Amino acid sequence: MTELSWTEERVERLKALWAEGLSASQIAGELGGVTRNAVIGKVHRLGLSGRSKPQAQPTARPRKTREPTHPMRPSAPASVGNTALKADVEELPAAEPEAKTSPRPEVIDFERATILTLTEHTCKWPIGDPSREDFFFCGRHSEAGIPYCAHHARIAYQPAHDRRRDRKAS
DNA sequence: CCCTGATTCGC
DNA sequence: GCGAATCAGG
Repeated sequence: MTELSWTEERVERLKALWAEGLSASQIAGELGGVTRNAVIGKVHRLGLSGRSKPQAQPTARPRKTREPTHPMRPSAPASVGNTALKADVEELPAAEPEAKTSPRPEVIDFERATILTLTEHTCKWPIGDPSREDFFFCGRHSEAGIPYCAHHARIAYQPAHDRRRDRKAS
């Protein structure tokens, strides 16, 4: 689809994803063609804002008056040349916002990043089988220039210690 | 710095 | 109605 607007389907998806507890930016990434601001704006217009908060602040700030009117940004194409990427996030097995609190200190929580949500600062450690629908990336924050989060960087860049086997004087 | 949602208001 | 810019907070 080339035309991007809030069609019935997209709105339904928005509702579902929002109800799932995904953040606005994640929803925007999954829907494509919209920013998180657009998602938030739509969420508010639909009246389903504040899923955990009952009410917002009644205090409206004065804000600054806007006048510059920039020539507008080119807006990202959002069209990645990926082939198969059609996960219906609505039925993903994990990612439960409030299911149960299992005391698992060993298990690290992932952010379940997709291709669309990966940035320079997201951990690109693959989780699961890339050919499966439930595949995702770790997605937690990573240092600039490092493709993995602190946890996975340690695994990926294990020190080449104990290489005394065949060390040669270079 | 990264991120989150909330709000305003020009379009 | 839409969403960028902005605000306020974590």
